[in-house]
Amino acid sequence: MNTFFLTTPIYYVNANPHLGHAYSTIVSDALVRFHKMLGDDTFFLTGTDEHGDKIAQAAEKQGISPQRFADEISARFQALWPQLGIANDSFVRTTDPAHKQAVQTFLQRVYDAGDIYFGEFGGHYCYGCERFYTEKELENGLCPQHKTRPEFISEKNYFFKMSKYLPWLREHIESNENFIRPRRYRAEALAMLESGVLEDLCISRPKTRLSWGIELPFDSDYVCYVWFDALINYISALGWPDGENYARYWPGEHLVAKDILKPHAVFWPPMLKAAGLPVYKHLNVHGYWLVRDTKMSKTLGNVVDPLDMSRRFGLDAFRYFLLREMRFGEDAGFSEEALTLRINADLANDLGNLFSRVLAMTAKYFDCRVPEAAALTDADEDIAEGSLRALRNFVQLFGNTRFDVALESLWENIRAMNKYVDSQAPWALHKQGDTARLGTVMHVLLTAMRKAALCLWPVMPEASNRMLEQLGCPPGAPPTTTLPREGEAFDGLAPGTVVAASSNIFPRLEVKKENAGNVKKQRSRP
RNA sequence: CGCGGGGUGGAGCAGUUCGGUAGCUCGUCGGGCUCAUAACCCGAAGGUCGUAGGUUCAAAUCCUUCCCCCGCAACCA
Repeated sequence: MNTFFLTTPIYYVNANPHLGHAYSTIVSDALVRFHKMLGDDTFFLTGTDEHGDKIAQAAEKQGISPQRFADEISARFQALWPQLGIANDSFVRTTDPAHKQAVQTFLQRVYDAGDIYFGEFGGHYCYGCERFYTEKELENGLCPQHKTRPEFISEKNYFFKMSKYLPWLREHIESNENFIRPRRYRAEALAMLESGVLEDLCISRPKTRLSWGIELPFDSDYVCYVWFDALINYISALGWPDGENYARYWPGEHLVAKDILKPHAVFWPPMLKAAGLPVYKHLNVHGYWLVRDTKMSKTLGNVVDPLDMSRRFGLDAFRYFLLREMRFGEDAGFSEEALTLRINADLANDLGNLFSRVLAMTAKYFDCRVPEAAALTDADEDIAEGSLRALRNFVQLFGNTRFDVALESLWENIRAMNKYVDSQAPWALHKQGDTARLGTVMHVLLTAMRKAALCLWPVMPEASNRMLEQLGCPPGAPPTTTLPREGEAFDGLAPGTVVAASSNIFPRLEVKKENAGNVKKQRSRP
């Protein structure tokens, strides 16, 4: 049995969850559910990142301890996920004792191997930005942000010999086409490596400057740099070094947004290598949802609340939209108009209406029982073959993170079924009393509908189960069948199975009257 | 010359890796059907594929120039 271990980023608890967090997590959830339907042994991890300057400061502002602050925000993430249909197997927090222990074990191991050294680091430190600048970054010796003169601070710190592993990493990325995907981020990572500006990684912060972190096991005056701490969650949550889950599931794959490409593509593999662990299988990188062509930001007040969308438009429809509308890796625009359009066109008109009309006819002509099929005509074969082709394409594409195309492939068959209903005109066959032919048409339709509903389980678990239920079938998960099995033959619905008399799974949404009015007004003008 | 991505009918996108009839969804216009969620089906209009050159029998696709937009380079999915 194949194993499939997938992680989301662990979210930084300096703000409440928004659409972006929801997207990463929903896509991950869908991918894990998809692998369940391949028959894989899966493990799905998400969590929160809770150390660092920003947290300590935010906590201080509110007059509470960093731990309490982190507890509160982390709890909000944990509360959100079930409401978005997320079925994670574990939730890791970087303040978990087990995680801290794992980080220290990891650090000690790398230290013992001789890949961590103590060195002096001098740089231009801007207090406004809370960071060091290199000579090149300064403008006339001033901080480009604050236009103030930074102070030259010299500080002793611990460094990870990352540069030692960069040639290996470059080789690894070059020879593994899908190690980082989609391709554009692979190119970006290679560009970072080729630019030659990457040096050893400073992995400590003196406690005099920052205390909210994990203490270095070999020097209690320092805490661990947040990224070195955070990345280790991916294995600490599996119980590394001795945990059963670690042995069972690692190496797995990660899914992140483009802003944290560098730590995952450049820092993490050398860290694993230095600790003597296998590197992850894939890094899957996605883009941003833009609102009116700009990035969501608190200051602009255009942050989209995923829970609000889910409540107003329906969880399944929302999940479908996120996977269908965005080409994985690229940026995409988010708007309620686009969401409404997708729901009405794809879910209500195409899929929902198909279920509605076919089930109504099965009820009317066959008393809600799946009829027998006689010999298939060319038109029937087209639907049957199209159904299997769509399913196989779906499996191929979805597993390769091409979610939009995978769904489009499914919809090709769904649209073909609507055309088929029209071309076969079951109502006419009924009038003619051609029961054998009528039964065949309905049988073909119901069988293809079941295949489509099964494919949709990873994306829309609830709706998929309802569709399957209406077709008199067991729900998609825990898998009663697998997608590879379903791709083998056009079957799965036994004649005589009782199906629902009607269906209204995706109701059409009212389009705002204002828009309709405007369109008319414009049209009436010469 | 910091790096990367993008500029395709009214809107949103695919197609560019390995050149060969410009495709999809939405919208618009006309028609059909009546099983269905005023849904579905058929047809039509609408694009010199950012710009200017080049290679080629043939370029959205390859090469070069320029213009515009976005992201990264700093712990915001």
